[in-house]
This record gives sequence, structure tokens and C-alpha cells, in this order.
Amino acid sequence: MAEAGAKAEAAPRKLSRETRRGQLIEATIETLAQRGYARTTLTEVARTAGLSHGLVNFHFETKEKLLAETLAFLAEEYRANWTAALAAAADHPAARLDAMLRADFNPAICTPARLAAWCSFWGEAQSRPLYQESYGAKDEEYIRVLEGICAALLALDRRSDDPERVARVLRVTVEGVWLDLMSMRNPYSREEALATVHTCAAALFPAHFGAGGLRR
Amino acid sequence: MAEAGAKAEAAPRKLSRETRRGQLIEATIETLAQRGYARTTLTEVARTAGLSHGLVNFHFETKEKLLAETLAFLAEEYRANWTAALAAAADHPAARLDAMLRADFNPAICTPARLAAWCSFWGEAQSRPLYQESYGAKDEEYIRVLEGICAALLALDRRSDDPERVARVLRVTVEGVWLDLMSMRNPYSREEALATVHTCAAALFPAHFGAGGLRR
Amino acid sequence: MAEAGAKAEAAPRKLSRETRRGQLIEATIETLAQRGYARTTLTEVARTAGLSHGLVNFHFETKEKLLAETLAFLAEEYRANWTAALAAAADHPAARLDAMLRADFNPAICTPARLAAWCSFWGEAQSRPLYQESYGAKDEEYIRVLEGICAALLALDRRSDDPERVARVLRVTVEGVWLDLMSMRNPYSREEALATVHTCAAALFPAHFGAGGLRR
Amino acid sequence: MAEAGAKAEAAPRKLSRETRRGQLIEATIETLAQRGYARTTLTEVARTAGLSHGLVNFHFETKEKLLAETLAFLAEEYRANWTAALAAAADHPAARLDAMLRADFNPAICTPARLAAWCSFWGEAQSRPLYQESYGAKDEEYIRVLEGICAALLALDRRSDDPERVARVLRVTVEGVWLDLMSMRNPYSREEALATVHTCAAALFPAHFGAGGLRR
DNA sequence: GATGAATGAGCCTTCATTCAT
DNA sequence: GATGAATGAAGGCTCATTCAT
Repeated sequence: MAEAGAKAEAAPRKLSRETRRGQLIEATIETLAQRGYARTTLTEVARTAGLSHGLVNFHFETKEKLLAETLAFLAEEYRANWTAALAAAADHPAARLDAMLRADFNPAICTPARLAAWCSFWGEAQSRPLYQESYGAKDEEYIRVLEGICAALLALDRRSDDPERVARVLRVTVEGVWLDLMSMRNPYSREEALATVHTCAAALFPAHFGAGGLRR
Repeated sequence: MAEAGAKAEAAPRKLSRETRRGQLIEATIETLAQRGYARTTLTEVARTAGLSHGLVNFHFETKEKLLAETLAFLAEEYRANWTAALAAAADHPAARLDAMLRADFNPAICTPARLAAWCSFWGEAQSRPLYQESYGAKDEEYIRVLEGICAALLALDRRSDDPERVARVLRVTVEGVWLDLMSMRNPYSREEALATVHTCAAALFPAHFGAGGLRR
Repeated sequence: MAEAGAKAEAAPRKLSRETRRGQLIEATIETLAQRGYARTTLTEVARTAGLSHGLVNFHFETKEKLLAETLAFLAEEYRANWTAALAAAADHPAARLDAMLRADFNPAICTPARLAAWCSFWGEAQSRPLYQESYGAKDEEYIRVLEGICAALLALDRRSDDPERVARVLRVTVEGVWLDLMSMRNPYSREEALATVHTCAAALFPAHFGAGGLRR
Repeated sequence: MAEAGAKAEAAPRKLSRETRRGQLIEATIETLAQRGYARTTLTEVARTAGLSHGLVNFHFETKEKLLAETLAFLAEEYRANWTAALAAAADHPAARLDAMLRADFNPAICTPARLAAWCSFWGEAQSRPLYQESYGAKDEEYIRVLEGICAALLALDRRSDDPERVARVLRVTVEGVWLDLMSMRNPYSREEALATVHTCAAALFPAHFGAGGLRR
């Protein structure tokens, strides 16, 4: 679509390396979501991408590498998303916290396919060091920033609660809600998901968050 | 290992149907935890149990059924655990809530192997409706009871918060902490996990829970 | 049933060796007929006989031997049938020929199950010399007697046709009609089958057989 | 062997889809003939074709489909053979009958391997609807045409015999002779087989066939 | 005699990977 | 770059056979 650019021709035979790789990674995410990790085959990925079987190996060498790069892509996309949200947020810690929480439910990130793809890696990540890199990397920086914000908020309110635990409650609430969205047969909406996280934030920081989210 | 234990007798060659089935289900949990869902093979399950692979099919017919029964076993074990904890708890809603939260970190239930097995099922859940049966049924009852307790506590405190959302925050916090225990390279202790959940409970119900858990 | 004999008790635990073997051979014939040679398993034979799996090996040692004895049983049953018919026939060659042809359509011999069992052996026969022993021996005697009768009839009629070919036409007509009864979806009746063979006999020996069979 | 033939070139590594499929069907016929239905394995078929066993599934998906297509191929080959013979025959019914009978012993069709392959399907066809299609289709048209020819001959001779029975005698004689060629240890020659069928035809239609076959 | 748990060889099938075209 | 035929390792499953009870 986008890359058809100046010429109106359909389906160019030769596309740039990066374009093809992106295409295949998206197809991998789609396939993971629809069939789960165990039944994701290169043939299926290729079919989803509308490409030939052999091309996958041509661009990624092995299945292992395709999956690892897909995970790395998801992790980077996730990081870029909350980083950008934070950069755009006001300077007050409460505003920054709100930005991070909202970022996790950004419609561009929080799609059924992406949630399911994340989920399909969970079951395998524990036993595969290769995946743990991207996986852990996703969280470590996020945790550090979130703890900083919580510590600032607690300081503002002159409270002595453990910022590490408070930050953890917020983070696992987000993750748990994600898990709900993935695993429930008829999950609730993204708005309800965000409202649930705001309920948690309001309980932890009643001076800054209310039932409707950030107090202004 | 295990059977070498107290008695020096050799393992019996033939055991009753139920004994063997239980043995194989435990071996399946172990294998799922160590290798993940996708790399769990019947041969590996059999090796873990110290039995021949033909026996697995003899007792469970197909791999699909073995996994389904393993999940059903885990779900029932989980349900029995919190049900028993609830039955032993004092009658006050806060005591009942505390009992349910503590039950989820009962050392008999909250073992690395069981956590990892749960996780490996979650990863495939969305593509296998079969597993949603055991899993979904389990959760629905748990959710219903938890919501009842939260509603009672909110009523006691004359608060108008939505009990469904409050209960959900508690439940997903537990699940999120479980995910941490599973997926982190160097996870925190079970005690720290429980303390985190208590931090959440204290935020939601400050009249009944404090930093140390249930107020007495 | 029949072997319950003097006592009216149901299903005696211990039966004579020969009774059990007969029971299993009948179950083998039944199974061959219903599932074909390739899908005939010991488990299925045992289930058809209403006996336990292990008993088959106890009485026959191997599957190979069970099948070989089943074939030998069928061959002997077949031989006894036409031999008895011949013994009861009048002395004239035409009467003897008619007796042999009719014997092949004796309702006790020419049952769907037995026809199908024969057929399933034929399909494997060429690769299993074991079965050619029982089968070949059966046929050779039959062929020799049939040729004798044909030679006598040709001599009576002062004809110089080759008795070997004439006998062969009669024999393969019977076999071909048997094949029809087995392989057709809606086969004709046993009476029509016999009438077809009589049509052949009438063509070969018009002085002795007519449209209705043996002339009297 | 075969491909070493005239040209000294090595066998090509990659061939068109249809070429490989034909090659594998021939190998299946060969294997069925040598080992029988029950012991025909994909590994053996592949070895006979000089290919890897994975290729069989690549081209036919399942063993079941390979066997079904092999049977369909044989049925079509059979039909094409007698159809062509009939088209080349003179217009007189006796000539047409002779052409059909001779066609069944055409060296291209009536090879040991093909006879044995047919035979190996017989035992299974009765219990497998999948095979009955090709199987029944083979015969139905043949029977209809043969009956028409017999009816014409009987009309020519002003005889009132039942054309259905007469045609059936001829057909089952051919089939019975085929069965002899397959199942006997030292079968007679194809010429003797044809002579036997001619003996039958001479008995049924003495005005048109003699000991040597069609009267001219 | 009889039962059914246990074993392991061999089969069909899937699928990542290679490679000629 | 791209395609799809070809390979072979590995997994699930069947089943004849053995054997403790």
C-alpha cells in the first residue's frame, strides 16, 4: 500500500529488503495470534503474507531467527510507544503516570493480534534464553521509569509506602488486564480495561486519581 | 529419585490405572514447565515419568487428551485450594478475602513447575477452545465469589465503588504477580509476592488491610 | 450358547481349549469381513469374541498363526462341504457335477462373512506363501475331482474338448460369481448366482444341463 | 535402470508435478504387487521410486489419497483399454465381443504387477467406501456394454437365453481367470488364459466362436 | 486359565531447511 | 530476488507381543 508510492503498479516483484522483512514480521504476528506458537509454521506465515515458502528462509535464515526478530520488533514497538507518550506528557508526576498507563492501551499497540502474539511467547520464553533478552528488556526500563514516577508521587504526598511495591501493583494490574483481554472468551472493552487500571491508580494515589482517571 | 526414598523397594512394574494416570499428569506438568508447550513431546513426558512412551497413549489415547486432562487437573486442584481456604476462614468479609489471597500463594499450589505449566497453557489458550473450558469454568466461579466479598466489604464501609472493578483489580494483581514469578529471571519470593497483593488490598480497603495484611 | 451344554450358567470362566479356539477363529472371520485384512487387529478380534486381549496370544501365540489357522479352518470347512455333497450324490457324472456346483452355494458356506474373509486373504495371498499352503492344497484336490467329472461327461458325449479347460471354466465361473457376491454393493441372490453357474454348465454340457439346472 | 536408457544423462533432480505423481503411482502398483496391501508402506513406495519418503506426502498429502489415486488410475487405464479395443473392432457383435475379451489380456494391462495390485485392493474395497467408487465405476460400464453385445448375438441367433446371465458368465470367467493368474504359484500363460475364455465363449455362442476363438 | 498393564518397533505425518531453476 | 520441488529428522500413534498378577 504505502510503499507503492509514486507508481500505481500493483505488487512489485522486487521490494526492498526491509519492506519484505516488515511484511513477514506482521504475518508472523498474525499467525501467532491465530494459531498459537506451537502451530505457527513457516508455510502458514508465508501464506498469510501472500509470499512463497522459500522467501521466509531467504530473509530470515531460520525460523528461530524470524521469531526472535518478531519478538524484538514487538518489544521495541512497545518501548517506543510509552517513551513517546511520556515525552508528550506534562511534567507533573501524576500526568506522567497517566500517560504511561494510557499508552499501554493505545489502540495501535493494544490490538487483539498483538496481545495474542505476546501471549504466545510467554509460554515459550521461560525455557528459551533467546527470547528472555527481548522479553526482559521490554520490562526493565519500563519498571525503572515507573518506580521513579511512583517515588515522586509518594514524596509529593509525604507518604512512606514502598515505591517498588506500589509500582509493581500498577504494572501487574496492567499485565493482568492484558491477560484478561487475551484469554477471555468475551473480554471487556479497552475502555473498561483502562478504567480498571484507573481504579487501581485511584486507590494507590487518591490525591491524584479518581474514578474517572487523572484529577485535573 | 522420589521413589528411591524411604523404602528400598524397586518401583512396581504394574500399577493401577489411576496411579499411573496421576504419575503421568505430574510428569506432564514438569515437562511443560521445563520445555514449554511447543516442545512438550510424549517421549519427553514418558522419560520424565520413567515409563515407556507407549504407556502414555495406553492411558490417555492421544496427546490432546493428556494435555486436556492435565489442565483439568490443575484447574480442579486450584479450585479445591481456595475453596478449602475459604471454608476454614472466619466469617468476616475481610477475613474471607485475606484467605483467598493467601490461598493463591499456598506453597502447595504456587510452585515454579505449576506456575510455568499454567503459563504454557495460557500461551496456547486462544487457539484451543478445549482448554478454555477447564480454564474458563474455573475462573468464573472464583470471580463470582471474589466479587461477592468485595461487594460486602464496600457495603460495610458505605462506599459506592463498582465491586466488579475492585474485584478485578485484586484478581489481575494476583495473576500479574504470578506472571512475574514465572517469567522473571530472578523473581522475588513468594512472601514478597503476597506482600505486593496486600499492598493492593490495603489501597482498595484501607479500613481492613494495612501494609502487613489483614488488620486485626 | 451351544457349548453351555448341560449347565444353564452363563459364560463359563474356563472353557476347553478347542472351544475357545473355535470362538476366536469365528471372531477372526467376522473381523476380516468387517474391517478387511489390513485393519484386522488382535484387539478387535478379542473384542468381537467378547474376550480379553491377552487370550488371543495365549491360544494362538502369534497373529500370524491365528490367521493361518483361520484360513486352514475355512479351507477344511470348504473341502468337507463339497466332499460331503459328493458322497451324497447319485453316481452319474452329471449328478456329481451338479452336487459340487450346488455345494459351493450351500448357505452354511456361502455367507457374507465367509466370502469377505476369503476375499481378504486373496488380496494378501501373493505375498504370503504361508496362505498358499492351505489355499493351494484345497484347490488342487477340488480341481482334480472336477476335471475327472468333466472328463467322464465329455467321454459320455463322445466329445474331444480339453477337459482341463472345461473344468477350469466351471471353476472360475464359480469363483467369479463369488467375487460378485462380495464386491458388489447390491449383489444378486444366491439363487441367481447358482442359476448363473447353471447357465455356464448348460452351455458346456447341453446334453445334461438346461436353463433350470440338471436335466432329469 | 529405465532412465539410464538411451541417454547417458543423470536423472533430473526436479521434475514437474505430473511426472512425479505418475512415477509414484507406478511405484505404488509395484509395491502393492510385491508386498500386498497391508505391508505397503510409504517408505517402501518411495524406495521403489528411488525418492525420499517426504516427497510422497508432498505430492499426495496422505497415504489414503495415494492409494485412492492409484486405484483410480488403474480403473481409468482399464476402461481406456477396452474402450480403445472396441473402437478399433469390426462392427459385427461377435467381433466386438472378441475385441473386449482380448483386451482384458492385452500385455500392457494384464501384467503380473497390475493383476496383483488389483487383487490387493479387493480385500480392502469391501470395507472402504472410498475405494468402492473407482471399483464399481470400473465394472458398471463394462457390464452394460457386454450385455448389449450378448443381447445382439442372441438376437442374431434367434435364441431366448437371458443376456444378463450370459454376459455375466463371460465376465466372471475373465475375472476368475485373472484371479488364477494372480494367486497360483505357477500360473498358466496369458495365451492359455485367453484360450480358456474362448472355450467359454464357444460354449455360449457356438455359431460365432470355436476352439480357436472367433470364427471367420 | 484369564486379565490388562507395559513395552518398543514401525508407521504416517509434519515441517524446517536446502537448492536447482 | 523468487519459486517450489526435494530431503530427512522428529513427533504422534498403532499394535503385536510380553508378562506380572
